[in-house]
Amino acid sequence: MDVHVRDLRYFVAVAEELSFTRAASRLFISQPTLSKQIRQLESSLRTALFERDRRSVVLTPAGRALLTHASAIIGRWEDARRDVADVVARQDMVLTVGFQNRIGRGLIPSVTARMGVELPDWRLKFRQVSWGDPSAGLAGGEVDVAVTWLPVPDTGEFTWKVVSTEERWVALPVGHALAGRTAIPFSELASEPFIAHPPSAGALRDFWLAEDHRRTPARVVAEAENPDESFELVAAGVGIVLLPAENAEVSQRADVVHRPVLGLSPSRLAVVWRTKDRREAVHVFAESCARCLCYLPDGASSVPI
Amino acid sequence: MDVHVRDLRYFVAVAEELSFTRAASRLFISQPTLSKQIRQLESSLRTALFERDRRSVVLTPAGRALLTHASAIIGRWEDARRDVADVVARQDMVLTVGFQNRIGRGLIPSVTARMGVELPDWRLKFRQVSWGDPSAGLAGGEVDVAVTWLPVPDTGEFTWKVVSTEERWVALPVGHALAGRTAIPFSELASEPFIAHPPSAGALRDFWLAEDHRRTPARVVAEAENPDESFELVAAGVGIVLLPAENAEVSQRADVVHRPVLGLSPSRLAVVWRTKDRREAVHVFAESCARCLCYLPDGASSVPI
DNA sequence: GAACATCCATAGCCCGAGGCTATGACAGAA
DNA sequence: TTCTGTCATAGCCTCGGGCTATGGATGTTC
Repeated sequence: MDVHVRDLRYFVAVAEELSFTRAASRLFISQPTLSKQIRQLESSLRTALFERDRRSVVLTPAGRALLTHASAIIGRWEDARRDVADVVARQDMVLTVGFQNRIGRGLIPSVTARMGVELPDWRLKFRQVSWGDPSAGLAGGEVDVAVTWLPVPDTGEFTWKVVSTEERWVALPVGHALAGRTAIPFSELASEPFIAHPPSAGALRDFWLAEDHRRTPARVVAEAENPDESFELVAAGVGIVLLPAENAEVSQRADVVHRPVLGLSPSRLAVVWRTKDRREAVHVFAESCARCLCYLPDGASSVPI
Repeated sequence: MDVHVRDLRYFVAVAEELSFTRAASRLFISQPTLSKQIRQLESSLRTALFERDRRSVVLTPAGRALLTHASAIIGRWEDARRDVADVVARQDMVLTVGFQNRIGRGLIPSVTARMGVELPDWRLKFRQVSWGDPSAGLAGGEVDVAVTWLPVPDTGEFTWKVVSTEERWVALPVGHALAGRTAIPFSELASEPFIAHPPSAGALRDFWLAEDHRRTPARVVAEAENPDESFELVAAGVGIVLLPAENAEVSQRADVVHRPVLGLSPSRLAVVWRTKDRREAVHVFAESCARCLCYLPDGASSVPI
């Protein structure tokens, strides 16, 4: 009878890719699952939506009729989510800040102080988001503003200001052959097994695998959703992982050592918000982040939260 | 993340009724189930949608923000279903006819003959629909046209032509005290246990319980989704059931007897379609049904399919 | 032409979501 | 007080939506 919006999203993905396999990997589900769901949608509508003749997948007339409605419904649902989140944030005067690693860098005390002066009725709420979401929770409306590492999806939907630029370091298990060195050229690390962000992280995953600095893709042995998971895997000797310099300093563990990596472009921490979100609080927050970094010299800013 | 359209429908129902209990009974689900689903929707949106303070239920601002989107999404999904069904029917040249009882009355041969002349490329498909759907499958787009007993929901969404007017009879188990009579005044039946349509049938259920001819509501001992279920229950002595005169004639069973009932308004069989559906095939079909009855005298029309 | 790769479908398994009944807590009416 | 009506909670069961493994059909390559 009624449909799950997820299934409409599946349908649109297949209609766009005209391939079950590609659509499935874009949606981060298995191909049989996608086939099953589309079949189920077809049987609930009592008609075929795609013509599959072994080598090609094309929309039927019925599929074409559904496509515009499906996209509209998905879009309307996303509008609904954001409207609801906005109403809540506005009346509660709460700005939800998404972050992936710890934030640190002296941002929090500085920004809260400034927000307290400019918008005394507003409060900040912090929510840790998974590495798997490249928009750090902005796309789904779970957060109003995010402090995250670039790149974020460059679709015009998001706007950002760089807050900090830091060299990339590496986390190694204590017993590792290179753990004794004071700094390590990336060329010596390239063939090591790596811990990666989930595939859904997209360009951000590639950045922390330093794919731009390789000839052949990195050897990924495990995936982690957050820093603690990845440190645990490093300590267990499963693989190694790159991380920003500041995080190396604040995340000290007895079983993991951090070393600078030579020859990599630096990483950039940014404050990000939805381009369409014109609320004053968002801009005050972003401005505060940017300003805070002007006042403090690089060395003095490493205050873990 | 994504939502099921069903849950939006639940939400709209509660928003309209401002009561979980009433909304649940309107939706034909239990109240705890409805409460659970609304709570889940609230938690996925991370905000309350209703303010429940023991005696009253009111929308929160977030709930108000969601309501318009939710209605739009539900409406759009229903449009999608109908558009898809239309595309399929148009290109397949198939008109799907919904029916609840057997149709009979000589309609089928007469109408197929006429359709064959006027629209030779079209074919008819018949689908039995549950008594639980007062629109006989028209609302959900499962059928294009329905042959069903009045009343149908009178919202302007549907248009109909009466095809046959028949007295109401009663089905009794062979051993019943009144089975020996040739005709039975309704007053003698009123206090008997009745088999009813499902509650979702609404006004149609009331009609076949003859609620208009009673002082106190009928004593309902069981519910049935179709004629066979109800005859089975009658034969088992569970209760009795009213039915149209023609059906009494064509549904002969050794363990059930049919008798005319005196003092009830007659029942009316109609051909029904969606008011907005302007397809020629629909009108040819409806016209054929109406005409067929003009040619045949009442007695001669009882040809079971 | 044979071997291989690619793509969609099927089968079988597992877990969680969504349904139910039974029951509890609380407010207003009798 | 007691009864009634309303929403919440708990416990249970079924089915839907996810996965892996595998099969069959069709191009592609050597």
